[in-house]
This record gives sequence, C-alpha cells and structure tokens, in this order.
Amino acid sequence: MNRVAKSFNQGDEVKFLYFIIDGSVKTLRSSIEGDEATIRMLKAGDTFMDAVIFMGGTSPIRATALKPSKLLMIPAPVIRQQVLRDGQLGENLLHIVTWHYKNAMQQIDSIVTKTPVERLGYYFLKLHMDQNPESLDIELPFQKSMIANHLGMKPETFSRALKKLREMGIEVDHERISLRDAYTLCHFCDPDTAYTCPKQGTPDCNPGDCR
Amino acid sequence: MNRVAKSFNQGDEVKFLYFIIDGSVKTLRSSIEGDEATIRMLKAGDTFMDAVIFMGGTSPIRATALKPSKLLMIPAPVIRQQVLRDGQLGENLLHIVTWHYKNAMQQIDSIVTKTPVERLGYYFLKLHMDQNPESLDIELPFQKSMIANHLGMKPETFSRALKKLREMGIEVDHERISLRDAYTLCHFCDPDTAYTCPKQGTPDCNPGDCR
DNA sequence: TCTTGAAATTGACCGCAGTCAAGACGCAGA
DNA sequence: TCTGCGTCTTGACTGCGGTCAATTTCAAGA
Repeated sequence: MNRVAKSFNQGDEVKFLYFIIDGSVKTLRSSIEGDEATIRMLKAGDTFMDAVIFMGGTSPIRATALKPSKLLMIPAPVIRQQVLRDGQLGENLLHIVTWHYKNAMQQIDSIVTKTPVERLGYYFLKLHMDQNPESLDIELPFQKSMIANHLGMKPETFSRALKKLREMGIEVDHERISLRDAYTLCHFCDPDTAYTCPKQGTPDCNPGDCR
Repeated sequence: MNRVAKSFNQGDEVKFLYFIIDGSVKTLRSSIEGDEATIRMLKAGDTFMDAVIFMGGTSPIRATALKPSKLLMIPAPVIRQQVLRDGQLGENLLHIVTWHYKNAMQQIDSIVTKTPVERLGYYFLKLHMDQNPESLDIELPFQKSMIANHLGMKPETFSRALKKLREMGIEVDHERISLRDAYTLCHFCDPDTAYTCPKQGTPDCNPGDCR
C-alpha cells in the first residue's frame, strides 16, 4: 500500500505511520502567524509520525514531500494493536520516540545557550559524520535558506554566520564546505563533548573523535 | 524499596525509573558552563527518568530533590524486561514519552516565537488549570527566580514581564496572582488556541475554555 | 548573448532581552 | 527594634539577532 503524497496537515488527527520508500520529506511545525520551523529532513528508509500516533488528539506537526515520493502508510490502529501483542515492537518504538525526545532537548539548549555561529558549526560537524567521516569535505544537502530555518535563524543571519566561520578557516564554495580547521570548530561548537575529548586542543583532534 | 535521595547526575547511566511517593523533585539540564534549565517540577505520584531508560547511553538530564523525598526506584532492566512481556505497559510508556516529546516541541516554539511576557501569561493559564479551574486566583508554587529559569528567562526579565501583565489588568500581590482580566490574557498568550475559541474576544471567554 | 527571477550576500538600523549595579522589601534572629 | 541576608525590583547600558532594503550572483530559457 503506497501512495504519492503531497502534504499532511497540522491539527488533523493522524491516521497513519509513514515509511518512506522513495523520495524525501520534511516534518515541520507551523504557527498561526505563518512561521514555519523545520523539525527533520527525511529520506528513503526513514519513518515519520511514529511518535504522533501515540500522543492522542490532533497532530502537533505537519509534513510535506520535498519531491514526489513513495510512502508506505501503515494505519495507526494496526500499529497500536500490534504493540499490545508484540512487546518487542513497543520497545523499538520507545527507542525511536525517546531518541526524538532527546533531540528535542538538545535543540532546546542549543537555541538557548549557543550562538547562531555555534549552531551552524555544530550542524556542519553532524553533516560530516553523516556524509563521510573520512573526508573533511561536506556538501549542503538543502538550500541555505531552508537550513537556516531548520537551525532557527533567518537567512541573513545564516549568511553572516557562514562568513564568521570562513574567517575561522573553514573554506566555503557555494554548497561545498571544507572543514580544514576542523578541530577548532569541534571545540568551538560543542564545549560539552570537547571537555571529554582526549585530544582537546591538539591538531590531532578530528570531528568524530568527540561524538 | 524506597530511599531518601538527594541528587542524580547528568552523564551517568540511568539505572532506575523513579516514582515519587512523597516530596518534590525537579528534573533539569545543566551545561558545562554551569547554566541550569529546569525541565519539570514534580510532586508525589509523578514518575521521572521514564523516557531516559530507553534512550541508551548516558542521561541527558539530572534530577534533584527540592526537599527530602521518598522515592520508589524500579530497576531499569526490570522495566525493559516487562515491556517485552506486557504490551500494555509498552503502550502506556509510549503515551508518557510522546507526551514529554510534545511538551518539548511546544517549549521550542514558545521560546522561538513568543515573548517573555507571553510565556509568563501562558504559564499562569496552565497554573490556573492545574490548581483550580473554578477560581481566577492562583498561587505561585515556587520562588520567582526558579520559575524564571523554567521559562528560559532571567529573574530581571521575569520581573519586568510581571510588571507588563500588571499593566494589562492582572493583579499581583507577592505570590498571589489574580487573573481578573483572564480572557485578554488567554488570547494574548496563545493565539493558536484563541483562533479556535468560540468565545473569542468576548468577556465570556475564560481560560480553560480554550485548552 | 541577453533577460529574468530566485537565492544569497551585504549594509544600516532598531528593539528586545541580557548584564551589571543599585535600591527596596520581607523575614528571621539577636 | 535593629541588623543582616536573600529575594525581588528597577534603572542604565550593551550587544546580538531581526528587519528592511539594495546589491550581487547564478542558472534557466529565449
């Protein structure tokens, strides 16, 4: 059972758990004023609305396909029934949902305690880990204004933050970023992990050693 | 099995799920710089570390007792084992954890989109619902500087926000607050719900009609 | 090659919340 | 009653990020 889907509305009751067979989707929150904040950017193999179907009531989040996508839609009652029968499924879902929760908490204190520059640098480190931990070159997977929104800042602020990182020795060429001076970035953006990094302050410290 | 506990450290592995038999506890996040952000303030009957024991790895949160308290400590492996056997337990936990998650999301966009004054007003409305929906008088359950921290602002900002609310017709006498002009507050602080409130803009609109 | 439009960058300005410091208030103990 | 201490309040200042506007860059299409 799969469909080409375009958009799901916030406020609606969520009737399905979605699995992305092909394409890409983003989940987001939007307020009455029209502001939108991207929560996650998803690709084939990811699920979404997994937490929402256990919240009860209407959905606090919305999703839109970034391009025509194939989704497997599993009816929520089926999942809920199956959790009752299969404890293992319940545990797996608990892992997924607690992971979302942990991410949300990290996002809260990155908003509260970190500057836009630090948030951007930290985002680069995560990209680096996701894309290819061997290479110090990364590629921006979305257009900059969209990433800016995801990081909770305006495009202008994003642009200025990028400039500051460039001054710190990070090479920027359109959507290609080169983390030449990666160890500085690592400790600059994530003092918590830097604190426990054995190579702290040395040129041997590569991003990825920390997380 | 219960103990008088004082503090649990962030970064430790979490070995128990805690149930508060008597007393009060707050959960919080603290950064390396020494900043602390209160997540929840808990009283008898509440549980905590319920999500954390499914996250794997070390704990992103910390807890401290606000006064000597009696806690029931259920070992994490017991819970995890029992989830595998009892699907109903899994579903209950999923409800709890997704509720935490929803709260975290709400907190994120209240930080991003709302002013300190709105956050405080919204906090008053929630207190009103928790304490006594019949009465328009509420009482601050903690000292102001602690509530300020919970709302992600400095005590000075809290004080100024309180002043603004006073100018809007809310009576403040030390820790006693009287929501005389409640319907204004309701729509001022929570435009999302206000939008769907049938009594919007009329004096009949009481806080509580909306949520 | 020229045109067009969207995205990104840059500059100037402004407002809000944080910071620092001083003062007011309430409360407990001598 | 006076003293001392902690909490809260108030004021003055500052800096950061948002807003608005102008400019640049780039890519697609005629």
